[in-house]
Amino acid sequence: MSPRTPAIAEPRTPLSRERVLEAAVAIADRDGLPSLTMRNLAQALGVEAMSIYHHLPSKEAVLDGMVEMVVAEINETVASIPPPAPPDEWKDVARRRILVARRILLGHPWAPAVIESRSALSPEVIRYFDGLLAILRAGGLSWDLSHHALHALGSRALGFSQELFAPDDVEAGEEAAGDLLEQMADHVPNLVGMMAEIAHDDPGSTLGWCDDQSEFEFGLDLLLDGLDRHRRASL
Amino acid sequence: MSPRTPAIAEPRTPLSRERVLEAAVAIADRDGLPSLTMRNLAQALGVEAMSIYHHLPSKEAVLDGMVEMVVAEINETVASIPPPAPPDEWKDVARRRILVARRILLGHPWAPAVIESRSALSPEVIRYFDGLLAILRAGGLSWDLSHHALHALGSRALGFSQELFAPDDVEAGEEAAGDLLEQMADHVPNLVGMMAEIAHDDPGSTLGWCDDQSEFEFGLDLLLDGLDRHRRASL
DNA sequence: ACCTGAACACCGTTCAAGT
DNA sequence: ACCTGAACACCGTTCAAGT
Repeated sequence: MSPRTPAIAEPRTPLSRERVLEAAVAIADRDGLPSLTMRNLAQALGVEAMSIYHHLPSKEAVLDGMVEMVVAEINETVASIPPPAPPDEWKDVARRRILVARRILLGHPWAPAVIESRSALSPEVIRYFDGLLAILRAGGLSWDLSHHALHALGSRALGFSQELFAPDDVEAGEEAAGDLLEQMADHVPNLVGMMAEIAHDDPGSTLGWCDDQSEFEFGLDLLLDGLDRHRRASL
Repeated sequence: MSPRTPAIAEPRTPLSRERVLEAAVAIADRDGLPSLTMRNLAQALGVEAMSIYHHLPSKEAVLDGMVEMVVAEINETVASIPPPAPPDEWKDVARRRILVARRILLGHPWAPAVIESRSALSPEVIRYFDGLLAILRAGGLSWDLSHHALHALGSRALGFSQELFAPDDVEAGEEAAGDLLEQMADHVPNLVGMMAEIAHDDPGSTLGWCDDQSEFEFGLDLLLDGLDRHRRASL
C-alpha cells in the first residue's frame, strides 16, 4: 500500500534448520507422527515442501533433528541436578534424573518410537548417557558394572518403557481388552484372575487400572536396587 | 500338453490368509520390513496386489497376523517347558521361557519393532503373558506383585529389549561410534573412559564389544532377582 | 467366490527453473 | 543463496469389471 513498502511479499523470518525442527516437533506433539509429512510441515511454515530440503537433506534428517531437540531439552534440565555426595546417594540422583527425562518425554508422545527407530546415534543422546555414567561412577560402580547398567536400563534410562498393552485410545482400548479377555476367558484364566483381584482391591479402576507412572517407577527401582546390590557386593 | 490337462493355467494352491502371512514373514525375514509392500508380497505369491485384500482387510491386518504367527511359534515352543516344582524354582522356569522366546525372535529381526507398533492387543501375546503369569503365581508371587512384574519386564518378557545403540550395519556402526566419541571426547569423558577400560580388559573387542545376549541376561536377572526378593519379603 | 487392471489419493524426492 | 512448480517413482487402497 504505502509507497516505500519493500516489494518483497512478506518474507518473514527466513527458513532455517531450527525453525523447521521446531515446527516439526510442534506438529508431532499436536497432531501425532503420521501427520508429519513434508508437505504438511512446509504448509505450517508458510512455504513449499521443497524449500525444506534447503535446510535439511531428508525426512530422516528431520526426525534425527527432532530427537536432538527433545533430548537437548532433557540435557538442559538435568544439568541442574546436583551430583551425588556420598556414594550411597547415587541411586536417588540417577532416579531423579531419569524421572525428569520422563516428564519431558511425556510432552512428546511420538518421541519414544522415533528415538528407538534411529539407528544412528545422536550426540545429545550420547551426552545424556555420559552424564548418567558420571553418576554411576561417582556412586562407586565399576566401569564394567556401569556398562552393564546402561544396557540393563536401556530406554528406561531416558524415561520411557514401551508398554506392550498401550492402546492409543484408552477408553476403546480398555473396552476391547475387556471383551477379548471375556471371550478368551477359558484360555487365559490367570489374566482374568489378576484383573478380578485388582478390581476387588481397588474398585472403579477397571478403566485405566494401570498407573503408568508408578509401574515405571517400580521397574526402575527394581533395576537401581539390583545394581546397587551388585555395587555393594563388589566392595 | 496332454489332451485332458485342465484348462486352468497353473492355479496352484489357492490364496489364503495363512499363505499370505507365511509369505509376508518370509519376505520380512529375508529382505527386511521396508521390502514388505503389498505389491511385493503379491508378487512373491504369484498374484496381483489386490488379490490379497480378499483374505486380509489391510496391510495393518497383515502386520497383526505376522505377529500372531511368530508369537504362536513361541507359545508352541514354551508349552513343553515343565512348570516350577518348589516355589523357589519359578525364576529358572521364567528365565528359560523368556530365553526361548528370545531365541525365536532372533530369527525375525523385524518382529520387536512390529510388536511394539501394534496398539491392538494380540490373542497370542495375551496367551503368552497368561502363561508367564501362571509361572509367577506358582512361584508364590501375589496377584499384585505379579501385575507389577509383567509391567516391569515389559517387552523383556517376550525376549527382546530395544537397544538404543544398535546400528543396522554393525561394522559401519562401530566405526561411526568410534569417530563420534573421538570427536566429542571432551564432552563425553565418561563414555571414552568406559570404552578404554573395556578395550583394556578384553583387547580386540572394540568391534562388537557388547554381547547382546549376555547384556540381555544380565538385565533379566536383575529384574527376576528383584522380584524374587519382593516375594520373599512378603512371606 | 475369487482374482484383475486401471485409477485415486497420497508419500518422499529430483530437477530445472525462477528471483 | 534461497525458493518454487512440475514431475517421478513409489506407497496403500477403491472400484468396476472380469471369470
